Amino acid sequence: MRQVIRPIKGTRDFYPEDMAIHQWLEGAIQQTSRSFGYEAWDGPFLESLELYAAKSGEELVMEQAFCFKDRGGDLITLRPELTPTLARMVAQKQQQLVMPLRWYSFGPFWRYERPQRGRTREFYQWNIDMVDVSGPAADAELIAVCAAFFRNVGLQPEMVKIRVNDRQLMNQQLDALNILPEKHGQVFKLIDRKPKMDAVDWEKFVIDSGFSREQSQGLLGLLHNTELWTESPHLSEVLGILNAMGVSDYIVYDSAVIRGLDYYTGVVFEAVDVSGGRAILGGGHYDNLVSDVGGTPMAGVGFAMGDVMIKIVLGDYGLLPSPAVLNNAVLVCVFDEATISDAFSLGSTLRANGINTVVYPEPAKLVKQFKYADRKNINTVVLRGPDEIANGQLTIKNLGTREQTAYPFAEGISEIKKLLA
RNA sequence: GUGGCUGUAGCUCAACGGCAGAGCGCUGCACUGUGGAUGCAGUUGUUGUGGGUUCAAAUCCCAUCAGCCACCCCA
Repeated sequence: MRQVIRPIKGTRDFYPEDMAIHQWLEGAIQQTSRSFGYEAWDGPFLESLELYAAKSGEELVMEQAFCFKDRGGDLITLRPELTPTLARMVAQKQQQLVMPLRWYSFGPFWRYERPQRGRTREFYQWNIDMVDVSGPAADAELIAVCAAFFRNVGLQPEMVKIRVNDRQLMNQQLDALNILPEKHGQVFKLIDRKPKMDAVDWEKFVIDSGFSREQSQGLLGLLHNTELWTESPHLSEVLGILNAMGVSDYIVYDSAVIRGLDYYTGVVFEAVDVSGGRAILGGGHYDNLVSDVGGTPMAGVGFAMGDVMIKIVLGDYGLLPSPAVLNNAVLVCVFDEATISDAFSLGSTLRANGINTVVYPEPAKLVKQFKYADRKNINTVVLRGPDEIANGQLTIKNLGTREQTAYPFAEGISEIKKLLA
């Protein structure tokens, strides 16, 4: 094997067929976001380390951020997440922005993690937030956006579920178990870990962490209670609105959903692949978006979805579009040196008529040019060789049906337009 | 950061101390103005990299790099 300089670990090359899929995904994200009135925005890919030190967890900043000194000696970070940037940009214009904000973004992020399936060091993420709202309808809308996206890309409710919970509800329930508020964070971590342990080990783990057997049993009871949501008026209303929006097929109440992030304070949710996969996206309600970067506290709700896992899930369900990169184009064949300028002239004419046109770049055997069209998923071939030039004609061949017809030049142009319409 | 599995032709893999192979693909021809099918012919290698053991290493050992899997973490 030849020696080729390796790409950076954890990065991906986007060849045209990968890019076609990537752009298709981005299109679905844009369409879904806009259909709910969300506006596109973005921030810089480079931010100061300080911005993340203000809020994000220790591990994220200290171990997972790509961090380096610029030439002036300042600590710079390739953004590992978008929320601090959102907070910064909202705080900067807090008085001028029209609230509530509905903003979405799709762009690259970097985390220095060990790559594995569904996780790379450079990835794209869809972030979408509604800011300066705190009612159940806002929580419901963001969850409905997830469901609408799944519907748009063909993921059915049997394939993916959105698991929903409310941290406030859980806090109340933990209070009722006489678990002190300062211990709640620790309990949430225990709950997060439960799916990865068997029941006996988990109970031992809970007790070893300083909780009583009664509290451990109480926690188990909570985690198995699928009707716990009825105790929360807020969550009941969220689920009611989701029902009214016609997306409850996708929704499951699950008291084990907590989300690792400290800044979620209310409703939390995550979408999972039913056939045993990882989380596809996660989000929730937060109460103080901007106070850490110097603004006045502002509530909101949002979620983030990485491109890597969703592409895997879509691929597993056969829902990715076929990689027909140029399939909406025609190919103009080139016969010989004498007529090559006729071919390129025809190309210009076709483009002037709004037709994506590929002109073969040199004279070659037609066999070769037809094979090229096949492999490029081009279904229509236009021939203007010596015979057609002499007769003022165009020959159009449909590669799918093998049918071929010669038309007078102008009529041929409009025929091609019709074919691609 | 910790542990495990795997690196052989463009791709998928075989060979598991003794001549590095198959299928698919690709190129050409049958077919010099007509593609996918078919037939025939041809093509492909520092066995990831570096070292060690051995008469002999793709094969065994060590290191390293990369990919995958689990842990960790999931903003």
